[in-house]
Amino acid sequence: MEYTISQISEITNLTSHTLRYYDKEGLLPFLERTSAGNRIFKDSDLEWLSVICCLKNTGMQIKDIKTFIEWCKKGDCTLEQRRQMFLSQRKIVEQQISELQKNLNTIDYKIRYYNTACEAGTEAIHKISQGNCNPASKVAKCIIQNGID
Amino acid sequence: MEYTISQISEITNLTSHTLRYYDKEGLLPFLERTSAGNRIFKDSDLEWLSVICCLKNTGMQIKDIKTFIEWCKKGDCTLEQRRQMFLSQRKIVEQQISELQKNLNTIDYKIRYYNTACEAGTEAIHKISQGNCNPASKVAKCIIQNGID
DNA sequence: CTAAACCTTAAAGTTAGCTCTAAGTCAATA
DNA sequence: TATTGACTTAGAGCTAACTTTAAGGTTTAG
Repeated sequence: MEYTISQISEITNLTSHTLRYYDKEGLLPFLERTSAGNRIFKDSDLEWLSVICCLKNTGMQIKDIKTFIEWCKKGDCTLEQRRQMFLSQRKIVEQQISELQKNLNTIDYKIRYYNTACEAGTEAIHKISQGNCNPASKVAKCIIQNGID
Repeated sequence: MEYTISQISEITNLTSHTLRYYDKEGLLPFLERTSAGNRIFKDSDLEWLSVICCLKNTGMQIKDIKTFIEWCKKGDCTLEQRRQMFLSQRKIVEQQISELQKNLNTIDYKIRYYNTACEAGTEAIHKISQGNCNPASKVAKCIIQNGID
């Protein structure tokens, strides 16, 4: 099965401009061309794109994705490097998920805060209930230092 | 408890430059100053920063964080808007986590692929075992369309 | 046969979020 | 008193990842 750049654009939700940009940056070196010079995408190129998008969407820079693609072109002598790259990217993604979970906790705290405040019609409800004791500042420092953000 | 900009920089891992930039962009309107014009950060400002970083690290743009800060300054008449903002941000973060989980699956597939290939010393092991049947291309299209990336 | 709808390239422009620079102020110490 | 070091500002510069522009080639429908 073969596809034009605009068909691939629809499938991937990347614009044709972006696909040409990725090609120019060396991310799609396996593309063939028609006699008129138009890019021909095949199913194998969709597979490449799914990996490229996975790496891009987990924060890898385009120049580093290019390095990976070049390892692929080099063949079996780079297998271990590529394996290590995915192991390292796995750790990065796990870290990203854990940070997002912490941010979710912060947001949930804020939702509870605003639920109470909206019900009472005023934020003062929180100041009243806590009185002089305000542990939130200590919590904030702890949160920042332990890297919620 | 009061802090200088460099102390806050150490606590938050944001540079002094970045903190001044956030102030300039209207994210820290509650900061006080010394008679010499130096910024004074208090525990309450650390709390503001922990919320600002939470929003920033879940993808909110600085101009939208500024809007939130302005709602806070306006007082109780914006409580419901702020509540809705956190409810909407919660959905965004849940979506981000679910996309990262899908990317993790893609990476895990690749790790298994390279484990096998490294063991065999060649990628050809996968072509041999699959023969003419190559369902990966159909999988790739499905993955891209359902938004792993 | 011509006009629309594709595709191509090179290169300039845009955006967000910093990051750095230059020039200067102020407080504390040798 | 002089110098060190932390702070200030305005504004220029940087980077990644697009995004748009300009100029042009090819294919297909009427």
